[in-house]
Amino acid sequence: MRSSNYLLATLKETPSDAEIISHQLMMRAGMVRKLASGLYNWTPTGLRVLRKVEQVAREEMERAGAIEILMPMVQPADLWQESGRWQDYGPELLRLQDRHQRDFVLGPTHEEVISELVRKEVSSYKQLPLNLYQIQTKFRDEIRPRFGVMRSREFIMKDAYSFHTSEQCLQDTYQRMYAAYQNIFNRLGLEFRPVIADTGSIGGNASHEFHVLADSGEDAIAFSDSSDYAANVELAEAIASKAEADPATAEMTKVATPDAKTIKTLVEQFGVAAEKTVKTLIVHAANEAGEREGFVALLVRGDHELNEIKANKLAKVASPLTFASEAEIRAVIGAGPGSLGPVNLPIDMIIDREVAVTSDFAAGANEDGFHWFNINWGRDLAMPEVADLRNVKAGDLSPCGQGRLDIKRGIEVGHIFQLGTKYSDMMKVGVLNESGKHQNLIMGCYGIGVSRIVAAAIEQNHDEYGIKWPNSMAPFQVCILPMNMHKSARVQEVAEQLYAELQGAGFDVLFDDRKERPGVMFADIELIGIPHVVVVGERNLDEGCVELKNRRSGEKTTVSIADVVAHLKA
RNA sequence: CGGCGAUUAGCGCAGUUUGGUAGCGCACUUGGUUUGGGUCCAAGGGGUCGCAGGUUCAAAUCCUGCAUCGCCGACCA
Repeated sequence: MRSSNYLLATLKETPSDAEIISHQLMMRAGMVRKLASGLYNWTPTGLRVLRKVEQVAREEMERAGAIEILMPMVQPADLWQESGRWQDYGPELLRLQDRHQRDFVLGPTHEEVISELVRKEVSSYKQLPLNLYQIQTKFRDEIRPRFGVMRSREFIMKDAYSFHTSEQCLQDTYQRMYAAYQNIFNRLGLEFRPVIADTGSIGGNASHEFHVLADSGEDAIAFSDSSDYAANVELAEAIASKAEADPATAEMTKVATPDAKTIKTLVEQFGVAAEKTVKTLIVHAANEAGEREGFVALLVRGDHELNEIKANKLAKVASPLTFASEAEIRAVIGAGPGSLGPVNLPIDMIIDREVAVTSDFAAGANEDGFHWFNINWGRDLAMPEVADLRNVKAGDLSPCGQGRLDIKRGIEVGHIFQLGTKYSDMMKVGVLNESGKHQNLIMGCYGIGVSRIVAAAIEQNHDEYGIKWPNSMAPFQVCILPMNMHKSARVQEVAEQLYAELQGAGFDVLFDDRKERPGVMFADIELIGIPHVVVVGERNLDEGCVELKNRRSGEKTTVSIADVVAHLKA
């Protein structure tokens, strides 16, 4: 490609709404342009990178035995009604009608469509297992799109769906996909970690997310410092720091705390250690039929945070988790938030595992302006129901039994999931098995955020001059940069010769034939992040040489014109 | 969905307090200059000041409504 025939679209200035580095650099390097909130045009340089990512994903999927298909982005609503997600999905699902007022959705994912396809086309166990994938545009009407293509509304995803008649067969495919994902992210040169993810209400045996490690990541990941254990903080199990509480050392006393409405002021005004405080959160409760009725108290240590996902799964907690209003709290307990505690609490409570092993702790007295100090379970009140309620913290014991947890930020770029029979039961996806009986299929699904990977890779690969693409993702592998070509026939001749030679050798080459000053060209090419630059100038031509510059290492080497291709191939 | 803020040339911004018919830098065009790291000089083109109403002799500027975009929050005891 000659830059005179190309749309470089680089910018000197950073658009004001680009917050994170990948968004800034994608704008400046001329890769994307925003059309509307969460919607982006991919300009030539960006599209080239996107295609490289797709190609790696495609190759590894094929190698792992998956078969490519393409499903429509617009999907009939009746499929979503059949799966129940027409009701369950919420406003993220964009719904629309055609000219006949028939309901459709813009697909945020494709379980329904693939189920419909497979139930029509597959009728015998002999056709299984089957693993079908596509690389396609998805639409999720995000509450708040941000960070450029990192969290956009329209995005490109590689999604695969596998179908099995036995759990063992699903396990095999799942493991193959796990390995394929590792290959894909390794080939793309990303620093990533597979982490244990939610198996949740859908059931199944396993789910893993693949995270690219980056400070700008939206997810927090907990790692053991001495094993392979890694889990999203949303679901990392929090275990108590000790087997049982230390013995009580002081009498429980009621203290007037007129201004202490928060753990922070309690700590500051009364010198109580935050680890010796307990906070009481009131949420709507569920009755035995699962209906919303009354309230339940959740207790976590003052310096800990409630994990809403964990709390939401408790039978006694109404789903979705909703906090009681101050008025509701006053009506039920007779004291305001800030003065709540377990002593004389008129409603059921569930306490975190760590709270259960805390002794001599302070908590509200359920009376405005008073706290009890030195509360001890067993002595002062009976031990209530105990559960894992909190987010893990750096330094906690790892739930795997080895080492302690460290917390890092991650960008979720892949997610693999054992779906089980959720969709095949709802949508009646089945075959006749070996004994001639109908059987619903066991499913797995496997997603990769293709467009998000582009942004994630930049988060990990950039410097003050711009992007430093890994070879596998670069929009061009090599750039020919002629110095003042319009003044030197010799420079032009060599540049043209190298351009033809490198293209012949199978390289993606950008030939920067603009009549620009050298500094402008260097700056643009470094911003775009092309891994190899061939500088053709009068300076080296007398010796029959050109300069090779490596974008990632910064290393410069002078090589003879004849050796350029061999050098770049090495 | 709640709070805050923004909207003036392709991009980044000033001008709004105190109303008087729009400016700067970058980018773009032309000519010259320069040429191995974002040259310099000169001359140009480009804006119904987000939209709709209102006040006024006069509105980018004041008032009302709307739209779009962005940031923060949606764990607080």
